[in-house]
Amino acid sequence: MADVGTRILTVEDDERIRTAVKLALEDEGWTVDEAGSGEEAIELFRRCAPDVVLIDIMLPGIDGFELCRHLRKTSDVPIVMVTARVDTHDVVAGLEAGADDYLTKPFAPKELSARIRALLRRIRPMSPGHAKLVFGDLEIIADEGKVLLAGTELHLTKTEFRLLVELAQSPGRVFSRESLLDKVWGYDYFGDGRLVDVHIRRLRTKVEADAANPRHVVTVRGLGYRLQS
Amino acid sequence: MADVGTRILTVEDDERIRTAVKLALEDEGWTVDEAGSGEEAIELFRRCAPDVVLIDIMLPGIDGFELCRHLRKTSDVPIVMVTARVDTHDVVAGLEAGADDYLTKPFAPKELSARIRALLRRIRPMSPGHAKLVFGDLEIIADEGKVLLAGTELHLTKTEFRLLVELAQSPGRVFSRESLLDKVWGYDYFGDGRLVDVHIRRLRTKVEADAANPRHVVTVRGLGYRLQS
DNA sequence: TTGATTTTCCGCAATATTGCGCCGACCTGC
DNA sequence: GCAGGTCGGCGCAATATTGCGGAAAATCAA
Repeated sequence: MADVGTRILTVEDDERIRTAVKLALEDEGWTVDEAGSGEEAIELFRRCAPDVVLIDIMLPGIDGFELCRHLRKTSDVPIVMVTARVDTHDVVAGLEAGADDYLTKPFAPKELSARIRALLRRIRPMSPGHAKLVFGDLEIIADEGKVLLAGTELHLTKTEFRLLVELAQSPGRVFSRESLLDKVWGYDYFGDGRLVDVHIRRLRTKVEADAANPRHVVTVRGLGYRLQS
Repeated sequence: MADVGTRILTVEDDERIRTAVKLALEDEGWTVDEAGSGEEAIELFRRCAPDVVLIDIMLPGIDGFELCRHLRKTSDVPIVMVTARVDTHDVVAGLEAGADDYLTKPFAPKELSARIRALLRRIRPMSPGHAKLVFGDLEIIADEGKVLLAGTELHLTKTEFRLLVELAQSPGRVFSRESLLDKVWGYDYFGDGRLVDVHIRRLRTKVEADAANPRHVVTVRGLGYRLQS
């Protein structure tokens, strides 16, 4: 189970439904906390820091909309609203209050967990496509065009960056000069394979702590280059 | 007016529904592109880089599930599935295929747009509801279209504002001139990438305390521009 | 329509990056 | 050890990219 440790807080005053929901969610391997009122929910939210909150609209005391708005003031936690009311107006109001999803009872437990999974999938890697490639003390953040060596940012040129990213796409694999020319310079580029050497060298002076003894950008004599940790 | 420029691609073969959806979404101020089949959708997706994709499951050729999986291979774009089938199994299958939300027909247009807004709010920092974004001494108030530098309001032109907001959608990420032209000027705009430079420069004179040493709008030579604190 | 604002385009200058030749060092098989 | 091929370091000239000022064109409001 990938999301072991995922905590879900359910806020629902009908104990029968609450138990049914709890069982369904625990089937997914998630940990479930239960609150019977909005006040209790606020207290529990602070204490157990759940990854998802499930809110029923009909609650004693402060209602679901109010609770949702209250949580949104201090948190970006994914919120799913659950209710028996099917009026479109309520759905819109719930989403406007800050909920991420809205289900109407009766709902299938499978649908509930599928929707929660979809939310978690969207949240978990934080920013989408934040592919952070790590090779020992070398970090590559492709989206931001950044490369870090032991935490400090390096200044790479466009070609050096593309070369590094290309090598990093398949770590450990040996790339021939020709394939690197194709990938980095374009398949229609007409030039010498030795050009790759030059840029590998420049890349090494920046990426390697000791350029004379490369630990990341390694040459495989007769074949090409490869990137490793 | 924070999400000016938001593009939504709707994939639906029934022209009547497609038109109704288009009108409802345009009411929200969004730009709508239409595709009648999966193949057309893939082509249009590549060309116009929408912010949200709306997929009907019943399609001629490749079906909605397949289309969803295909898009997910290369993109994190928010996907909403729409269908007449109400079977829980289909909902789960759609969400498993990578969709973020799933609506069953008939649905209220208001609910559709509320759900899309919820999705946008989740993935884009600069959506209505997120009151403001702060980058050091630079504040962007999305809802009101205001930008403050060290507390004083700036007067940005429409293009400058859109450019700044686009950069702010993914703080830290490098945007190429081409992608900025697509997003700010429209994917069908025919013009030079140098145009972006000019507006970046004008933006800097306003947004930066010292335009010669930009701290927020940073150029990444060879790649594009990025926004940071 | 006029006038002001905004957007687009063009060319120049400063700077960073790239491509390439040359040479010496190194590796490998004999 | 030696010969042939491969690789790395250095520096220069060509090229590409970016910033900038200003002029033309388009847009908008009165």
